[in-house]
Amino acid sequence: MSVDTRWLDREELAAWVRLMAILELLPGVLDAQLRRDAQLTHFDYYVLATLSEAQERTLRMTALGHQTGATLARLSHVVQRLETRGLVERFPCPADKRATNARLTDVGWEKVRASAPGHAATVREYVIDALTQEQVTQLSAIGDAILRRLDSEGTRAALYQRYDAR
Amino acid sequence: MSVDTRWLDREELAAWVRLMAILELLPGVLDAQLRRDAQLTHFDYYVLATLSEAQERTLRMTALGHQTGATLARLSHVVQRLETRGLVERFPCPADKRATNARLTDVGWEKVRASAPGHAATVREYVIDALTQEQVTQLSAIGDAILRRLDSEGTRAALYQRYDAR
DNA sequence: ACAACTTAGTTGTAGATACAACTATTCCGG
DNA sequence: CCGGAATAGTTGTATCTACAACTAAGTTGT
Repeated sequence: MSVDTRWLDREELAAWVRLMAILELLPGVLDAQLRRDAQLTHFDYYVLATLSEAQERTLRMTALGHQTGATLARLSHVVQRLETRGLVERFPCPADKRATNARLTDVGWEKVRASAPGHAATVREYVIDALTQEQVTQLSAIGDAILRRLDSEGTRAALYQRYDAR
Repeated sequence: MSVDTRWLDREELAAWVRLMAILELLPGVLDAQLRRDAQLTHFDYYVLATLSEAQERTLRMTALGHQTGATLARLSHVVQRLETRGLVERFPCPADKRATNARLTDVGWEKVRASAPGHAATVREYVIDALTQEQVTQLSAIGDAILRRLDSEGTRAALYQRYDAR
């Protein structure tokens, strides 16, 4: 609680206001498209997509939580809803009786397959295609830098490297 | 609904995954700090801060909605809560009887004053200070490009220019 | 001058997330 | 090998947001 605050200068404020506006608007756009075309929230989709790329289309709840950036409580509610809809199934992990595995069902896999193109198109339309190739590279580096602060425990670091630009 | 989807290449995916992670994590961090230190959500704070910079600390609901990127319905609920807490007051616009003005009270102004330094410090800690000066400039340009797509009606364009980096 | 339309805002409700409290295992030091 | 701590996950509740329906006031064309 220092007396002299380092306020943002003009350049910094410009960047921050824009990032904040994106934070406010982009999730709504992604949600709206997926809700309309696939009856999924963006987070639902992300959970399903993450499972679809895992070994056996199965992950432990904790691992799924780390990869998607969600708390276990949130994930538990979401997976429960997805299970009710038959997109995912849960079963106790044999190796650790505390743990629960979540597996993508065939119906769930079909849902991901069907909704992926529309989602990719939306991401292109509103983000990637708005940028030059150089800006895409810059954004990647900027994202890395910010995430090192946000995700200081490095719980998700493995994920970024997996999608490393090289 | 074309048959051949243009998937994201390696570089694009790297940038997108990072942006998505920020979208997922940053709002929670901002909310948590303001909730803890000022009993405000980030959006509450943004509403109060926007009013604090307006003429007479007063704005019409519609104008406030545009500047903050919120729908009128959301804003109405939020302002109602802020009014209950005595931070904002509403009164009918004399010029247009359909309209409502929202004005920051003295208590609300004091709340903004008191919470601004902590918020600025958080923004610095997790975003601005993580970046080089060059990256701040790049982020500003990238944000501009994305917002031109997201905010195609340009309802908020005025705001960005106000915070233009020159 | 009046019917149809648009604009401004509120309110009710359902769905999603955060937070805290809780149960059930597993791990670990002495 | 046992008691305390840590880990894994679930569940209840309060809060916040989105969506749709609604009221009220202004605008416009004829």
